Amino acid sequence: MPDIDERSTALRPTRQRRAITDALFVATDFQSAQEIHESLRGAGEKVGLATVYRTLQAMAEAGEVDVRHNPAGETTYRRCSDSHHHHLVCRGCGRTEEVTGPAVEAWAHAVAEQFGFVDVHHTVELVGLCAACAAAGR
Amino acid sequence: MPDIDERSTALRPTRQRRAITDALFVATDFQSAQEIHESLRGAGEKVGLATVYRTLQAMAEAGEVDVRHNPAGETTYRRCSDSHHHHLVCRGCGRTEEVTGPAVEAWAHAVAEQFGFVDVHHTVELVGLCAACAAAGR
DNA sequence: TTAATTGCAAATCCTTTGCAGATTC
DNA sequence: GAATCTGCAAAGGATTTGCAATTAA
Repeated sequence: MPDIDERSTALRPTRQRRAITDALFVATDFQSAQEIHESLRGAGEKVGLATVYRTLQAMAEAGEVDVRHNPAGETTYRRCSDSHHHHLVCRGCGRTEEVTGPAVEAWAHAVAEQFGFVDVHHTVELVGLCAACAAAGR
Repeated sequence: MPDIDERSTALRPTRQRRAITDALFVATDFQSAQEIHESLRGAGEKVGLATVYRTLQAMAEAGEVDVRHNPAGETTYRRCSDSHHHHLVCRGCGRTEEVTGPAVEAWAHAVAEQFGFVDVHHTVELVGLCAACAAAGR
């Protein structure tokens, strides 16, 4: 009863998927399916919105992209790995600072190892009040 | 030109708001507006779903509750502060481990200070493959 | 009495699905 | 030719909004 090779979803390299992959590669930050779709349209690539959703989902499942949810509740994607940063967002004015967290990266690794997890990615979000807003009594 | 006291949104202590606050207090983890609504119904409290949404939003804006998005994309809420934990989620089977991160807490504080932010809350999420799934070739 | 709050239902918005036709293997 | 993949439009779900009635201050 061959069951071993079950998981090899083998995504076919279609024009649309190539386009989406490229869009993800060019982008620096997380993007929603809708944003990617618009971006492709703008670039002249004709790809259906549903296809974008389906492809991103498949890629996420295959571990090819990282997923997160933006404050607006949209699901957003970003190509995996490479040194990334986190965000420090002001709850008052929405101002965003990019921060890196060597300490966090290390911690994430340690925790993953401790629990026997592999291929661990992480998302960190800091939300607070910036000095200006705090001064304004926000 | 009095403008100073502008931000005091002064939420009125209505029956509904009290009920929602209580529900949040009892809960240990993040809950969606819908879950809270159901929970209230079950407890005999009659509160409109829209009110739950509006109240939670207001509380979030006032910094009285923390907000996050669950994997399903729903917005979830939890009362602020008190020692909390983070999650290590398996991308293969969905298994979830609770982890604490003194290191992360410290880092968050440091970063906040460095950027002049105050009252900073944070969310951390680790996603990877658990040992079992990794062994299964997921 | 005045301004805030609520409920309900309608309206939005993001995302998923059904299905016939196009595409890759 | 068989299994995938696409696009379109319809369907789903969560969240928001309009508005008249209700309630707190």
